Amino acid sequence: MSQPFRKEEQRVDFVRLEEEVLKLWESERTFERSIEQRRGRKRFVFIEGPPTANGLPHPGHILTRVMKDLVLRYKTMRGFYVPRKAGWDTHGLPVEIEVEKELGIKTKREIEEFGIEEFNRRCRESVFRYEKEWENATKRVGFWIDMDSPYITFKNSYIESVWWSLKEIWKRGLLYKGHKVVPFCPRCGTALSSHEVAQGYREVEDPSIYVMFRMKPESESKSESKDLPVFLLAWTTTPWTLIGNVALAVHPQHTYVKVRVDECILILAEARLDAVLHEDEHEYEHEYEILERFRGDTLAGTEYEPLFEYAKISGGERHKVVAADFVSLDEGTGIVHIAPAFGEVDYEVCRANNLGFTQPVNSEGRFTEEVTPLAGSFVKDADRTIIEWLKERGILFKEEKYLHTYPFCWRCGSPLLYYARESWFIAMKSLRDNLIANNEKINWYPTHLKYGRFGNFLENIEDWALSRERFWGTPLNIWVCSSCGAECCVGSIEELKNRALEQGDVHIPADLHRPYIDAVVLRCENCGGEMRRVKEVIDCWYDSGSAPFAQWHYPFEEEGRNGSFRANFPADFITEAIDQTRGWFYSLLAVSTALFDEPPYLNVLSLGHILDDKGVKMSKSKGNVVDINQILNKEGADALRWYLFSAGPPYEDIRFSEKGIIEKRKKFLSTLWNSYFFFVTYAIIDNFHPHAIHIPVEKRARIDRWVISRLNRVTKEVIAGLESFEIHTAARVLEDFVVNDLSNWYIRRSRRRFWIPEENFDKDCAYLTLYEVLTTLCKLLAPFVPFITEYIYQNLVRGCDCGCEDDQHPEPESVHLCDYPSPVEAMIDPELEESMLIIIKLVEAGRRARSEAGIKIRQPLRDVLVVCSEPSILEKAAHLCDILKDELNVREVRFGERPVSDEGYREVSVEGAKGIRMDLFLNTRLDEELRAEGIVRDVVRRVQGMRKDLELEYTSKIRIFYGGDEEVGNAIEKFADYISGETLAVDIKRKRVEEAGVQQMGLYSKKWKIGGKEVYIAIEPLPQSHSNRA
RNA sequence: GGGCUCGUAGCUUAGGCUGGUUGGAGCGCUCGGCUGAUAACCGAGAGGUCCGGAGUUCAAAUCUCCGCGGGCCCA
Repeated sequence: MSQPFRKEEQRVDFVRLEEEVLKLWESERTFERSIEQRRGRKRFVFIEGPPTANGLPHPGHILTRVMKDLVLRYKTMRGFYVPRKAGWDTHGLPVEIEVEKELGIKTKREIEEFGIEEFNRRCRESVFRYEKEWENATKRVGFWIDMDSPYITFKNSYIESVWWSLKEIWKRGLLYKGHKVVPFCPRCGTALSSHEVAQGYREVEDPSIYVMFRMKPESESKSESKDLPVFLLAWTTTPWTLIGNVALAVHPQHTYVKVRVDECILILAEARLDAVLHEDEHEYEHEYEILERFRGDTLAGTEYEPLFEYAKISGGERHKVVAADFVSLDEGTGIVHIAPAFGEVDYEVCRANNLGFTQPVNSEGRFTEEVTPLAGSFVKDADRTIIEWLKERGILFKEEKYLHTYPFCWRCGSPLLYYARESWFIAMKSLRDNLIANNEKINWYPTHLKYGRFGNFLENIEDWALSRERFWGTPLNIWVCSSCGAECCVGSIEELKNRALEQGDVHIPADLHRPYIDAVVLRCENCGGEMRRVKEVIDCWYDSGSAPFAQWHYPFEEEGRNGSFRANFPADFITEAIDQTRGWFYSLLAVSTALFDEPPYLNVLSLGHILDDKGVKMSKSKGNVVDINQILNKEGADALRWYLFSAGPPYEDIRFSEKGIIEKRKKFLSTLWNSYFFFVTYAIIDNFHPHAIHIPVEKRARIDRWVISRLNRVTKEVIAGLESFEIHTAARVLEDFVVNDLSNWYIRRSRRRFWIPEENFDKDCAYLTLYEVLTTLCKLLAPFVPFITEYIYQNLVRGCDCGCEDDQHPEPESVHLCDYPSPVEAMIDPELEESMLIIIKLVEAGRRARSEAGIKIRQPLRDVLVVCSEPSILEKAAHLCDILKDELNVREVRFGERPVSDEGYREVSVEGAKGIRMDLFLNTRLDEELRAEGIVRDVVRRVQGMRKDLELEYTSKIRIFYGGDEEVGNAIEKFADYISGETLAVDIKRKRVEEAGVQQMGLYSKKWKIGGKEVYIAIEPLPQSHSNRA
């Protein structure tokens, strides 16, 4: 049988290794095959949360990519059919802003002047600008995903599916037109996204005024107040919004009072009395008398005189008091001025109470014509005038300054206005119970999100403001008749064709985006008039939320190559970072609930963020974003991956440190490599062939059974960890096994078993065991560190198969085509593991005793005594007493005996299994024989060191010459056979080798001090023989 | 400003749900040893107000509340 294994270098370049593996996967189409070979098996459905490739991938993206990869590889190995379609999110304001920057323009007006056609062309081009970088990074970290046929949100087919879904929602009456109060920059003429708003909060001083709203006489008459006028005292920091006042709000449960102050009667919350009337600044101190006390809701319905009559209020009641829970008693008067055009809550309150709407301000932040005296002036500039007016009319109760944070435009610095715009909504509020019920069916990791952040969000869900007055996005598929005002929602390209008016050269465009789609005019089925599309595009979160069906072009294509929407719904698993809770995690659930009333995913893993080494968020502006490519090229993908998996729970933030990655490479990957290197090195020397011998595990040495027991336990724990997404736990269990159990104990303890030159049963057991452990370990680790495991597998398993005629063991060609190991319960031996644990503890104790006594391990000792109050512990230790004997280098181990006299014994105690104390007595007395043996072991050590200095092969033979001290010389003579065996010396000769003499011989020589005596040793390498060891 | 979450040695962290001996470990540091044991290994040691405060309890790193700091989301 030919030698199956390829020789390895002790030093390994992980980066080169990984590049080799990448090529192998490419040429063997390993990824595709890993999916195909599971075709017909149970599906594990995954949806890729689509990134946008208009910027370089960030470390956070890398984290999500390797987490996704780990889970998907694992599930594939567990036998699931796991197709993975990549996706690209291509629409939205962020894309537009990038292009705006490029063009050096800032406003919508400028975009329109520039031309929507060209603008959108540039947007389309920009979203794949970094596609190559994304692809490279994705491949380089080993994320296996189908990037050849990704779903792309700007494709017509995708848009068509989105249109279909919106029409479904429209047909159910859930898509409606309303107003949305948006943060709006009056200078730039554009609404800002919440992200943009968040960038621009600043502390400013605004006027704070208390305004008296006169109650209507008929409402007044209810009270017994003499003839004094009654006022509702309201508070605001934006005087200009008073022009648009429609209502006043009070808290239904809190107590309000009617008080007499000077010559009038005021109504306000009792809790605010002192703050409002007894302000320290004496200027405003008022005497008051409480006339009446009542709950806020008794005020509801009260009418008051409007402050101003300029703005026309339409569609509902006006100038009434309403009750609302949001009214706070922390500031103001407990009576809140409501202007539906200028505040989100204001708008909501009006809607809920059937109050009217008025918009006295145009889109440039200037009052409209109807506000005659102020027409054309900028709202903020009108504050002063309005305050003066109120003062003149005697209804300004008091005026102060108010310091608070207020948002400003991040581009031009103007204060933002909250401003009601027409907008299209999906009535999510009406689906609230369905959302909650569907959330019930989802497993969240970490669990607290389910009823915490996400659950709370659903409880308070608002309607989804779907439309955007922008350019680059899925066009909102609603057409409105210019004659009769009828609306229709177009659900497919087919429908568009059928209803389109033939209008000269305007056909159905090849591109469904603006501006082409804007030119498509439809015939009104109602009146025969012309219907034109509304101008808006839709929120890009709706795009990505449609991924479950739109990626399959559902319902237009039922059966795709990788199956249909039906077969891929709901998804078994998605994962993204925590910031997606209200983003994609929600938009998926919202769309899916509206359309199918089903949860779109059953398991969701929310990942933490990557912070810099100081715990601060990485951002371009702070310049603390680490360069992942540099790390990949220095440390490799496996090191990065292992670091990310093992550093902490996946759902917690991680402080990213390159040091941490280097540490993982050294500690874990190198140890794994060295274990493998050890095996290959000796397997080649011994011409070991794994399939040539079969020895059942129960016939092997105890330590073999022990490591196999550990391996099976580890397998069990790793699977449990991965199934519950406790990825770090799984990784740490594996790391502990590799470093401690395998390398530091099993291999170290078994070393000598591999060095035996001749055929030997125990050696075969050792080889078989180590081979099985390494190959199983490769499979266990494959989803975590796919490169090194593949590399090792190729040599250990595949190399072996190819060298074998009449192959009885057809193994998959890649570790990633293997099944994930299953634990074999029968191989787990708790008693044996406990015994070994006791031994390890005793070894530690023995070493401590030696260290304290100043006797090195190399010096053999007569005996050691182990004492324990618990006989079963001693019994268990006795099973493995050979190991203890060997580790402590003692002739004899005795259990249960205390030394007769403690003379010469050193006592150490240690906690064994279950915290039971064990005492160990080490016999420190030396006799001549022990001394001689100690000397000889020292000699062997020096010779081995000299072999290493000469970089001799493990198998090359040498001759030894020695001279110097007599006692040492005698010991060498006495144990010559032992020395030969250890050092592969064919000849050991005493010579008068003084330093000079040796140098004359031209040999490598050194002067040593052994046992305090001077010794000269020289070695002469002999030519390598052809046989291995014989 | 609100919600959620995290905060343990110089660094990375286990433990926390279910309160109970002297709060474990790795890296780093100091001392000693070892060297065919692998960019290793072994032994000993220093280093902790378990973020701060209050409460519950016989007993708190652990449970509760209030702060402080980081992160995310919302305003």
